[in-house]
Amino acid sequence: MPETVRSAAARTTGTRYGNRPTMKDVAARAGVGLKTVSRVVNGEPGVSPDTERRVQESITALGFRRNDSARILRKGRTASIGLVLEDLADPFYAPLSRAVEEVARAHGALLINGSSAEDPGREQELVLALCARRVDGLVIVPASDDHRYLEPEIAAGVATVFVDRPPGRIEADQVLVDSFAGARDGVAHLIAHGHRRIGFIGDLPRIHTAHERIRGYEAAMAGARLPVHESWLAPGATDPARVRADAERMLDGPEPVTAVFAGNNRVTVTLVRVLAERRRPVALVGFDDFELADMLSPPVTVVAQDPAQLGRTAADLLFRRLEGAHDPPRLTTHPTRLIARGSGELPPHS
Amino acid sequence: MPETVRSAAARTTGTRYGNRPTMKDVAARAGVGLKTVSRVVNGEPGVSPDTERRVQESITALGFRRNDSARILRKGRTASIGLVLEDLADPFYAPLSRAVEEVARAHGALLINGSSAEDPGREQELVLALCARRVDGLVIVPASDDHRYLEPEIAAGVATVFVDRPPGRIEADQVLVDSFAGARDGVAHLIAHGHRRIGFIGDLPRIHTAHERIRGYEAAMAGARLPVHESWLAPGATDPARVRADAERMLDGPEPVTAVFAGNNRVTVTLVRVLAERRRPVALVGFDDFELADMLSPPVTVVAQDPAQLGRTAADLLFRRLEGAHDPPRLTTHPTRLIARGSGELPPHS
DNA sequence: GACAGTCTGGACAACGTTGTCAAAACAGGT
DNA sequence: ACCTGTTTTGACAACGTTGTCCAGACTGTC
Repeated sequence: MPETVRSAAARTTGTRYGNRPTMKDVAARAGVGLKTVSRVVNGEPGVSPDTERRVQESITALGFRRNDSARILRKGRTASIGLVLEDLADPFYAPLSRAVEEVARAHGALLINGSSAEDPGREQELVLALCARRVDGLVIVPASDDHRYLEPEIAAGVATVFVDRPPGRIEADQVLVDSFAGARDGVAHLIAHGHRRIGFIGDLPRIHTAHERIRGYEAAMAGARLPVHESWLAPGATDPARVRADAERMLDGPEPVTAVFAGNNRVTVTLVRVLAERRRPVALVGFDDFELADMLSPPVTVVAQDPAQLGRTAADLLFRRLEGAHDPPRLTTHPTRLIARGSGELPPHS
Repeated sequence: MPETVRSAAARTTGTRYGNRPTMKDVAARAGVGLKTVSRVVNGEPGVSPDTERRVQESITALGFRRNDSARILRKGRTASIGLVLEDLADPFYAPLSRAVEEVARAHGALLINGSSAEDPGREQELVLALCARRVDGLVIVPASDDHRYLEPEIAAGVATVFVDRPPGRIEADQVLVDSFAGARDGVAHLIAHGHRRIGFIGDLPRIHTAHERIRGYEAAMAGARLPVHESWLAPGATDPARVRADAERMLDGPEPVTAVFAGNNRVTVTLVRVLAERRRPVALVGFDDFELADMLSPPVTVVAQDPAQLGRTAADLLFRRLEGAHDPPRLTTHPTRLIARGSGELPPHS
């Protein structure tokens, strides 16, 4: 029996797949040819009902499960796509990821994903690992600003869509949010409510969205002919300690701000805590909506975007490419929506 | 998926994967043997510096990337693990997922994940798809209560760890939270603050954690010799509309409750909204901590668990199994922690 | 210069599946 | 019985990699 030979070999050499029955084993037991088993497993036509029954019986008896590694190797397509983003657990990216998963599922594909932790090296490592797995396509929220390393992959036919941030130094599909307009409108909203000294706390400008939001802030200030004191602009790390320090510096400095614009949901959440401790009310508008924003006191005014929508758009585009859409790379921009809830309408405390 | 998916480039040249160079191509260009390329790619010893350089040059010139499908087929190990849970975007599961990813990464493995949407059929479909891919191991938050379909897979050597809920009808490793004690203590906390009529809103008891939490609620009530009116117990769907209706029924019924215990974070969030609309304050304790719970008014008292810790424990155990730990299936139970913040310490209103 | 011992390098056979193609089995019509 | 056309079936060669194993090409030693 080949069965015993294989198990012995497996045990000594260090088990490949435990030792699983293959189509050959199924075929032997059913007394048919290998290809016939393949036909049954894949529901291909041209198998008599009687043979099919014998094969099925053999399959369940042996607990056979097709080895997709071999199938993938042979067929050249994996029916899986990769998703690389900053942090799977971030409340902004989690729905995006889920949306991509849903679309993939609708196309019969599995999703492999990884978090880059905003580290360009890790992004590249992940992306290339996915390419080595021969994923059919990639959805990337880039951490790097140079994606030339992807050129051979794209040339080889890996469909690639960038979301939330544009690719660096290559042409590719991108699905973005109008961060510039969103930030500009959010800051203009504060100005419209009487604020003249407004702070901005957000990510480093090397991140595209952060850069755009800073530009939006500056455009709104400039549009109202308001000066920007250097201490009001705090682009940097967005860990709570740093955000807190930045906020306190601009609130207690020589030119104290009466309002703050937060560059992303992490910053907003930290600022909610910091501002709640202050005696005087400070106005706040945050980029990104977040759960329970409306239940805080005051409820938080936000520039909202729809991460699930972003993910859906990107994944839809990806699968259109996989189905052979050949038009040049496309840029899709989603608008933001200002949701006034209270914190952004507080008057300046003078 | 049909043939059309393959890119036009692939179709015209007749090769798969776009048309990518293989080790053979690299070898030909470098004027060496196939196996020598393999050695260079895998950093195996026994290649002279000069040959290595020639091969490297050839690799970058052709944009070669090893095809892991073939490698996997040959080696029998995929260096990837599967994670199946209810909803990747749920704030409870997102950190769990991220923690599993981190552990996988530390072991050089990729993570493939899918959401079961609490549908047993979908869970099985996903899990078996992962098995067909020959993932080395599985972390499962089960939706189904019968996992006998996994028996052949486990027998074949797929390491499997269940998290948050136990497996059904099979023996396997499990990492759980002490839901019973958590709920019992949470309800006891309300009783200690003077409440006698307390409602429970949570998931259907077919979900193990929900069942345990209901038991905990009943144990606390029984322990204080308090009767439970039938309208106070609302296990069912936990969509906002349903939760709202249940809450209003128990708040406005003949035996109105003065406090509510929420069975999970989704319910808690909905209840925060419902209770905020009431004239009289209603006490609230929720299972699961959530962001900004401390910033609401009143701040929300919760029975906290640590989803990231759960994920880490499960993934660590999985990799210990993959490294050959052969002891019998193990049950790990994590404790919960009551965090009193205000909403659970409100006195009864009459 | 012959000899053992080490380093390199390459031919070849797997791994488990699917595509191709031709043989075998069967049906229906004479 | 024969031929013709259709359906079922199985042998065999890929797919791109890695493990095994052997052949040359070098060392250093006598």
